[in-house]
Amino acid sequence: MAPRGPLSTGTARTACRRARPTEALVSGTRSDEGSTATVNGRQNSRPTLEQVAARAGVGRGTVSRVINGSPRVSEQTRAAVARAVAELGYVPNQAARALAGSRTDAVALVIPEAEARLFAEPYFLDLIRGVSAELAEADKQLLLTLVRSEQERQRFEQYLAAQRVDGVLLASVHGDDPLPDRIRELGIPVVMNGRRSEAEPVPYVDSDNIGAGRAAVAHLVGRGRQRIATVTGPLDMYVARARLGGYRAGLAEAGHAPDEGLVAAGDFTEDGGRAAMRSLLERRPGLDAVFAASDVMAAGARAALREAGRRVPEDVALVGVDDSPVARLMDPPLTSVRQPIEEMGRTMARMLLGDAGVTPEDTPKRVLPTELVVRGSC
Amino acid sequence: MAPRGPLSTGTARTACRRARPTEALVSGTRSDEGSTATVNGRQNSRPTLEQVAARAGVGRGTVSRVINGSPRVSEQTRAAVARAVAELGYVPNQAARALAGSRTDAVALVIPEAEARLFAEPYFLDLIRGVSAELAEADKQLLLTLVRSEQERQRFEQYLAAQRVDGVLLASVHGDDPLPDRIRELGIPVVMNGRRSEAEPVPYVDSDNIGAGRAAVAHLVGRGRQRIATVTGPLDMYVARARLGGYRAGLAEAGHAPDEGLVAAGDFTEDGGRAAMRSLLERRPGLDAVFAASDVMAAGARAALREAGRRVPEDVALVGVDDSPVARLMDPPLTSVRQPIEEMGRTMARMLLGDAGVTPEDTPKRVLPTELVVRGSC
DNA sequence: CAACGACGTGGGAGCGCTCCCATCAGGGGG
DNA sequence: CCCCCTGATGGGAGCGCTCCCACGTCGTTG
Repeated sequence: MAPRGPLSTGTARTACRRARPTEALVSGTRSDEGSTATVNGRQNSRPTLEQVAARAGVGRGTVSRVINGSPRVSEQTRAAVARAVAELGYVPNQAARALAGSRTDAVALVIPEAEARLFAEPYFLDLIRGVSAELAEADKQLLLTLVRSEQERQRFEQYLAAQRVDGVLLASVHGDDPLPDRIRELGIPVVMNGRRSEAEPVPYVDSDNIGAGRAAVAHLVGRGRQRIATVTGPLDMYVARARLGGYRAGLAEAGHAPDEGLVAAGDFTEDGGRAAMRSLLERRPGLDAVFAASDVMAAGARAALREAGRRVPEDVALVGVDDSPVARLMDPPLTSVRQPIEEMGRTMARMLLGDAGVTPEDTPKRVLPTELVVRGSC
Repeated sequence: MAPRGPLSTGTARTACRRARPTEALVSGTRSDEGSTATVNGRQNSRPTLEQVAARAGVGRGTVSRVINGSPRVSEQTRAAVARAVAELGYVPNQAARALAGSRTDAVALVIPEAEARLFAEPYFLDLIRGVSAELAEADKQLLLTLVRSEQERQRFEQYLAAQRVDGVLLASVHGDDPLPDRIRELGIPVVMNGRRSEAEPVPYVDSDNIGAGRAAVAHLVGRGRQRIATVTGPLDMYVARARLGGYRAGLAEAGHAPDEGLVAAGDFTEDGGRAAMRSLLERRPGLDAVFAASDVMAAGARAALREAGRRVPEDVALVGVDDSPVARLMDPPLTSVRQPIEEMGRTMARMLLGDAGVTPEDTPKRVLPTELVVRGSC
């Protein structure tokens, strides 16, 4: 199958193309004689490298070198070119650069649509913010790709093949997702947000989810809680397993005996949190604290607690993860483990851009610390 | 001044470029002899139009026509080309297309960073979702640009000049923003989300903010509320003025006398909402309902009401705007006016792509309806 | 039955860059 | 005093595509 879009764009094209300025004036005449540049009223019809070269009295190669910051240009020449560039308002044509240099100065950020709904909403916005900031500094473009179906996912692979991006950032990858490996096979640098398993072969940036669980439990233990339950995320995601692992580690370190009855699986949704909480209350009515693996689930849990007549924090203490706006707005405000989301985004971008040698042998990983934000819920 | 990026990228470049597959094998040999294509192990080194043409036994032009869905190709030839495309796994090189066709198949979505923080957080994600969905259908790429400073804004204008995008979507534009006009001057199609004033000269998609205010007030009046106050957004934004206008219209229609003491200015933040609410309570202690121009401000107002000992909804009824997750999580859940955010995004994209003739003369506008979502807060 | 559109088709001419080789000055060593 | 090396520079050769003109081939007309 050929890609769908291109095949169907055809006919209407001509009508849509931005008309060249010259066409309007010289209509009928082919506009490719000598000096299209200096001719009549400036504006529009962007100057080319060649024109800059002519104006500066140098060759194309030299202008290119200046534009690209090559050191092998005399200071004097550089200045002359810079002036010409300024005078003409020259901006290099990106398409031409990409074609000639096989490099696009663009990076794709891929977000599975389904996740975007589940996750504490601001998560991706924060991530985007971090990525965007770092890319902007490096003068790279951010191509955002929301993937909402298998079909779109395949189309995305087409884009990769079409060499539209220099690298890919992958958010929220599930344990069985082959995409990261596929991208690497295409020879395109990748960095993921989070990982698929403990031993992730693809470069990634993650937050210390184990530490998050541990910190939450330690805090609850410190407040004298004895029967600490947890609402987990979907256990096919490493992030959920890690937080659960942290919870268990925290309990062990505090000398609490493990009790699987205190563990209920959620799915990162409010409803999931509510359901899990109900089941926990049924199984272990005596629980006095809950670590929810996300703020949204904590909100659901909170609702379930309220409907069961339990007070927060008097009867049951509650801790979430994400430190999202929801946490602040809850009543009482929710204690939560903050992840440095924006910083993760920045780090991902930096890894992608900077660590040039991102090859299969050395897999850069980075795990950023989390931080407990204490509020009224415990 | 020459653009910063290009001028400073120089030296490091070579190291970062993706190595061509051949280099690894034939290292030392120039890799540009005749048939790079059919040579050794397939994979990588994407096939070109020319190779597809050869394989299908037709000319380049014909393949191009097939790829672009031109009707002037015989069914038989089309099939032959399609087969060759499939066999070779051909994907057109985007850079080449852009260069030759001066058309990029990419659209920029510009979001002022400052706003991204203020607005009910999910707003932009929803917007992005809509835009993304529609663009994906048209096989266009979404270039997300968060603009966080004057400098970045200028850099963005450079990108426009570099012809990186076929069109621009602008979110959350303030009343005095010259950017939309600037972009039009560059001859690039633009569609804004929201408008800068009642008579907006640039194409836009907005939601019915006046209707939103009116609906909220009508609902409160219907519930028997007599002294209905409002917390507005920043009045330099049309959206805030429109909602205020709707509030006034609603009161007038219900035969209530206007009372400026019942109007307090917020700024779309929680703190702003809280402060405004406090001032309202001070000025008009007898108020029995509040229309907050955003859910986040409603949350702030709710806090202020609680600290003043007023119950919601018994003493004071509360209505917000956005129908964000916050609304659902509040206690009691907040009645709110929903805007079709995702639909706005879709509409914007459609306008940009479809309405080819977006010229100064005909300014397409679209105002989408809002909808009151009744919950416990009134 | 010749002339003439219409339809398919091939392929030249760029699009505006980057690469890289050839070239040209100078300057120091043999 | 000549040669070779280094640093700067010019410009040819593409990158892979779209446009568009020119060229058959038929099926129709007068």
